[in-house]
Amino acid sequence: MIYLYNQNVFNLPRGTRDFTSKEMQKRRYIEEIMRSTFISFGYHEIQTPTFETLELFKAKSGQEIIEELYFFKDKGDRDLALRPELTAPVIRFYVERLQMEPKPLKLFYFGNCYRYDRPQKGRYREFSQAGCEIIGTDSPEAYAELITLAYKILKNSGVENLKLNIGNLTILSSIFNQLKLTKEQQKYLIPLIDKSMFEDVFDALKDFDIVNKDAKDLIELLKTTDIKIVNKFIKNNLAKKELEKLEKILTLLEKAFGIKHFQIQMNIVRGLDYYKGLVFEIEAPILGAEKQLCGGGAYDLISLFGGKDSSTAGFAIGFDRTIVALESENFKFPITKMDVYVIPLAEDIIEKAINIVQTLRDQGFTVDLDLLRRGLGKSLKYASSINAKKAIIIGPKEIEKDSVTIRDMETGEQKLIKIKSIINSIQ
RNA sequence: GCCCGAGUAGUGUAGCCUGGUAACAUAUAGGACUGUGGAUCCUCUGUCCCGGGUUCAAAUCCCGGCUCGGGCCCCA
Repeated sequence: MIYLYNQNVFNLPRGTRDFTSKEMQKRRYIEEIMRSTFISFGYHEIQTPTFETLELFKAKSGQEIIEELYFFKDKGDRDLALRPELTAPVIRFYVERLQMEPKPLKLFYFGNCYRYDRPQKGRYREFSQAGCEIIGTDSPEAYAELITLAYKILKNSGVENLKLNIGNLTILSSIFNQLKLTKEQQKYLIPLIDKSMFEDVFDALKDFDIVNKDAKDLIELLKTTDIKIVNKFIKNNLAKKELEKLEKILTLLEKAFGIKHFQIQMNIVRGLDYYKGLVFEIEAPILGAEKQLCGGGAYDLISLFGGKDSSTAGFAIGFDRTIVALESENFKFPITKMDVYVIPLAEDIIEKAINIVQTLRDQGFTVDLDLLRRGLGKSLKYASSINAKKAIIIGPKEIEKDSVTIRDMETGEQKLIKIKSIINSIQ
């Protein structure tokens, strides 16, 4: 295979994107809404590097993860990897430097992540995540607040149609143990449960010599959205405690945080061992195969990275997918406007015009000026194309009177204004 | 990694089946217009994803690759 002469080498790499200024406006707009929502919940923004040691991600996710990582050796022969997600880096950061901070520690972040995947709509090799971790508490109110935050971020961003599913892995695994299923048997069942292939689950349970009634009960529990039904099957104390806690979380969500639209979903599973207890997901049904916008829950990574054990929970939101969901729902993103466009009509007026531009910019206005020495007609056309609210026309006639013409671009109304009082008349 | 569909000026498309001058709209720049925008007209700029094959001749047919879209796998 020889591609030496393939001229595609100058193209955008697979799964990456360039963003136009219009797209960036949308992204920044949504990012700001998300950021201020995090802040309003008492979270603080942090940032970690784009790459980490390869070992960090292997420790978190196992050897298989290599397949989906971008990794490389640096010139000092260190094994490094572009981060595929942000939870591991944040917990590493916590273990290294933040363990003595007052608890609870509420951290949030935005960052680009990298995964070697087959790209699809809403799924890219370079993508953006927003997320947070709360460290040092596992109270029901902390978890209810966490779920509320995830939901509110997406709601505030403008996504109309959301499905919030809440489950609990401890309950599920204790039922597995109740049925005396081996680790291998559980491993076989988990993907089937995840995909809601209940008939296959049932068949598998029969193969594992589970009595018919127990198998039926488990299927019912996996299918149900009613917490009372879950309660019926639970026998051991650990699971009972978790269920009580889950009920408390749900009560708080509904009664205190005012989140009414959620569903119990005991078939939410995560492939990885460090998740335990609470899990939740938020999806946008309008999206196709890649509809999950947010995934979160409680997990234990701190001790894995050598820190002193402390309760942790968090979630990550797919930023790009959120944008795709908004676009699919025809969300009206606000158009950013320019306050003023300045048009000097003669060469010897340019200097004066720039003085005015700079004065206005120093006052905090967004101001642009004609840099092409175009005629008035073309300049006004350009001004409207950049959504300028006002145009300031400066020609010999105006200069004679120490004035400028201010034109309102929406109404077409024009006024002759003294240069000194420009600022007052464009507020 | 697998299956299916698609790639033509900056953007949106026609042309492909049936091989024969690359076209239309829009956008950009300039002009009609030496002081008034979303209008009209004119001019310039700019394109067949890449490579190979068949052929007198390939955007068109064939093969390979790349990229995007739909689905699967995966999804920390």
